[in-house]
Parts: sequence; C-alpha cells; structure tokens
Amino acid sequence: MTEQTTAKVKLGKEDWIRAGFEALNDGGHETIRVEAMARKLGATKGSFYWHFKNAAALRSTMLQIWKERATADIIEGLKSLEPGRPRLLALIDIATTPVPVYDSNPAEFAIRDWARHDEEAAGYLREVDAKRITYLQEEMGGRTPLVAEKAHLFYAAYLGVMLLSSTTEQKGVEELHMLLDMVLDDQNS
Amino acid sequence: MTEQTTAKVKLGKEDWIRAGFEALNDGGHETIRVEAMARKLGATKGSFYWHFKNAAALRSTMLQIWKERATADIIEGLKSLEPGRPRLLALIDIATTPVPVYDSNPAEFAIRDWARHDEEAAGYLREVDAKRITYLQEEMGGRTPLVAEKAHLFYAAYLGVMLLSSTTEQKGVEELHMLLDMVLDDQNS
DNA sequence: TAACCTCCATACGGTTGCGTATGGTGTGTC
DNA sequence: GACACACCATACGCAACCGTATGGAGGTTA
Repeated sequence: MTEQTTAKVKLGKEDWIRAGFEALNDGGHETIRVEAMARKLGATKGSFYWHFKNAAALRSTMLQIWKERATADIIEGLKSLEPGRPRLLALIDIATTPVPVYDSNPAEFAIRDWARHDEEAAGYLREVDAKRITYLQEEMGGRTPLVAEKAHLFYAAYLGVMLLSSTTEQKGVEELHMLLDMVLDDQNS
Repeated sequence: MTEQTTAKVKLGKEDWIRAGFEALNDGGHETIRVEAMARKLGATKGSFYWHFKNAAALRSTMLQIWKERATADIIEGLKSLEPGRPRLLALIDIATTPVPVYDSNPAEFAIRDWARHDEEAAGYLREVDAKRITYLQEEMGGRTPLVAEKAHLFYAAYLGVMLLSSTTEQKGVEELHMLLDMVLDDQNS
C-alpha cells in the first residue's frame, strides 16, 4: 500500500537530501516535509532528526548543494572547448538538456520560486545568477556595458525558454541559437 | 495583536478573492489557506464556506480571473496605438511596469509555479501563453515560421527578464528594447 | 559478555489546517 | 411584530505536520 523504496537497511544523510530534492521537484519547497519524506523512504522521523537538527537544516543543506552544482560544475565541463561561440553553443546544449535528479533543471525553478518567499534561498540564487552572467559576459568577450547588456539579455532569454518548456512541450533551443547569432554578429552602437 | 484589516461590516466574495491573491503573491499557491485568510480578514471560516464550496472552488475562480486579466485586458489597451513597433514598445512598458494587487505582475510567476504542480492551473497558463505569443506574432507582421520563432524568443526573453527582476533589482527594460530592435531589423533567413 | 555507540522506531503534546453542522444576528418584507 | 433570508460565529471531528523524549536493536570494542 505504501510507496516506499525497496527496503534499504540503513539510511544516510544523503538519502534524506535526495528525498528532499525529490519533494522539491514535484511539489515545490513547501512540500519538503519530514513525515512525508519518511513515509516515502519507508522510515520514520526518528532517523531524520538524528541526521538533521530540524527541517530548516535540511533546506539549508539543499540550497548549498544546489549552489555548487549550479555554477562550478557546469562551467568546469566547458574548459576543453574553444572559447567564444563554440563554448556558448555547447553551453546551450548542456543547459537545455534535461538531467535526472537534483542537479539542475527541475529544481532550478522550484528554487527560484522558493527564493521569492525566503531570504536565504534568495541569497544563494543571486549568487548563482551573478556568477552565470559574469561567465557569459567574459565568454562574449568583453567588459563593456554593451556586452554586459547582451549577456544579461541572453541569460534572461535562456531562463524564459526553460520556463516556457516547463509547462509547454516547446523546446526553444533554436530560438536560443538565433539569439546567440544576433548578439554575437551585431556590432553596432 | 492580530493583523486584521480595519473592521469591515460585511464580507463579499470579492474580499475572499482579493485575500486569496494576496496570499498567492507573498506565499505561493500552497499558502492560500482558508483559516489563514480568515484571520487576516478578521473573520472566521463560516463566512468563507458560505461564499465558496471549498478551497478548491476559490482557487478555480482565481485562475479564471487571472486568465481574463492576463490577456484580454492588456491587449485591449493597445488598440489606440499604431501597430508594429510603436505598439510593441508600449507593450514592453506596460508589461514591465509593476501593478498593484492581483492583476498580473506578482501573481504571474506564482501561478506559473502553481502550474507546475497542478493540471488545472497548467491549462489556464497554456492558454494565456498561447494567446500572448499569437498576438506578438501578428504584431510582428507575419505568420511565417521565422516570425513565429522570433515571437517565441521575444516572449521568452520577456519572461526571463521579469523572472530575474523578481529576485534581483535589475530592471531589464533596455535589454528588451535592444532585442526588439534586433528582431525587427533583422531580415535574413 | 559487558559496556558502548550508532542509528532508528514509538509515542507524546502541540499547532494548523480542512469541512460540516448548527445556532445567532442583522435587514428587509408583509 | 412575525417571518424569511442573507451572512457569519462557534464548535466539532479529523488529518497532517512539527519537534522531543525515550527506549531498543545491532554492531563494535575492550
């Protein structure tokens, strides 16, 4: 009757974190609940409160983990490619490819929504956004105000495309390629 | 002690709807709760359950109202302007200007998040998105696949800019103007 | 084998939420 | 002034969640 995962002998901190991200993905941050996760894991709250002080502690941990994965890891994987357009094209493909579990894609907007109601989440999110935009800016070759604007625009477009594809089945990758071409070719003003 | 609004003699359906949107704005759809709203209104649940069958009924009503305001009303206000670029520029200004209460801006992303966890909300959202994109497409003068792509891109960028400005204090209006120019000037394939 | 430590189940009190049932208060109508 | 009806308060049972307290099972160490 209960939908517990196939009986595990021992639960670790990581299991609860994974359960937390699962709840976050398909219910939003409001549904990260101790007793609900325990049911899903086939355990009880006793386990949780041994690994974490309280629910807020789990949430903080999750935000920190997400912050790491959402910046360093992705950028790290691009170092082998040529800078500029090739890297940016690869970045689009990586960023628009759905990934399993808690690495990025589904959790991204749940956290972005979370940040609108929680100052701690908002802090982490601002860090991530700033880092990503800075990276884009450098990759677009420059620190001029115009390039900054273009990087900001491109990032916003990326977010919007992802946002749309989360409720529609629209992909939107071609649109991003089009925008990238426009932004990189355009040399006026 | 309680933070009720200055004692009103009688509550109407609209008061509960307004309270619903207030809760939606500063807490997300999960925080649209009957007893919480009653506390804020200085009333009790008795009133609510006279006006609505249950909480789900209120939520449906809210979604319908939002759908109306999110499409027809905005587009209606642009009829006096010249079509094409002037109208699109005005549209940017309207859409990026924060409005009070429940008309659009703050509730927009709360509903978009809501739609990720609720099929009914997702339905309304898809309608709204489709209507807006279609309008953009026509305003950009054409039904070709290229124009469709451009409209989709522009709308995504708009959403992204709004999304960023909801956690940062970035405005992003200039970026949208830049994109509009690029999209309208560009006439190659 | 006895003491120990890690990990977890059980059980408790408290809060917040839902929806219903029922009675009460105002305002109009005849 | 009796009646009706619209509107709302009160009070109930039920469920889900939180965090704590406590004891117990299982492995490790001396």
